[in-house]
Amino acid sequence: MAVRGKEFPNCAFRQTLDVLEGKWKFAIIHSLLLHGTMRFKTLERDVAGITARMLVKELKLLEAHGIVSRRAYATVPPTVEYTLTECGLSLEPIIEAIQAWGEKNRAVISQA
Amino acid sequence: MAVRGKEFPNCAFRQTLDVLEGKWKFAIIHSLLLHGTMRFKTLERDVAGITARMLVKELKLLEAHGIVSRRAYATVPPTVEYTLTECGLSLEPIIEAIQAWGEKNRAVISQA
DNA sequence: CAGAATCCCATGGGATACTG
DNA sequence: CAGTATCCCATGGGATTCTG
Repeated sequence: MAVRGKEFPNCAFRQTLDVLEGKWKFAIIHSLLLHGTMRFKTLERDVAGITARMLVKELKLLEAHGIVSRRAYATVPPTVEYTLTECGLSLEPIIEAIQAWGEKNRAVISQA
Repeated sequence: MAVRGKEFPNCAFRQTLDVLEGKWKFAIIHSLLLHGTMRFKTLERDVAGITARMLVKELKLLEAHGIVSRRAYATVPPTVEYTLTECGLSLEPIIEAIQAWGEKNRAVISQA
């Protein structure tokens, strides 16, 4: 939906949703906010339910948007670490708000 | 992904994401927060790009989750109004946070 | 371990036409 | 106006296998 940016040039809200779009990005960012720098496998384990394939894809998108940064080490076996950029860290208020709402409304949403 | 609630019973964060999941829910709630009670057609016009079909579907889900309430009047042509419930209104901090982030990072995300 | 490569299915979601 | 009903396609996303 990169097109949308052209259709509605100044809608910062919708553009943000495009960056965070999809099933996993909030969860990935949430995990990185909690744990700081993380290896690929650690992330995969922490983001419950995600597959390696999707994690790769989502991380690439987040990296392209400047939300996370990737650093690879030439070890055997390979080590790759992911970290939130400054821009990514600035998403914390959003994640916090979601977390807070979830805790207050646990009863409400659990029945759904 | 209603199943996830069973797999990870106490993950309020992920449950919240399930409620807000999909391409349109944030935008719909955003619009309702700005304008208060809205008619179907008004919502359709305000949520840029959405089709009536999707708007119906998303509103039903939001209603099922207790986020919005629907009131129909027996007029000709019919009038149907949608309003955020108290629970829905309590999502405002999340929407605000997204909006705020979007405005601060307009430059960053516009290039993507 | 960190992916890339395939395969494949479900469904999200658009377009269009119709109705009370 | 506020939907419902079809049709149909794109792609999101899971499972599995392979490699440096």
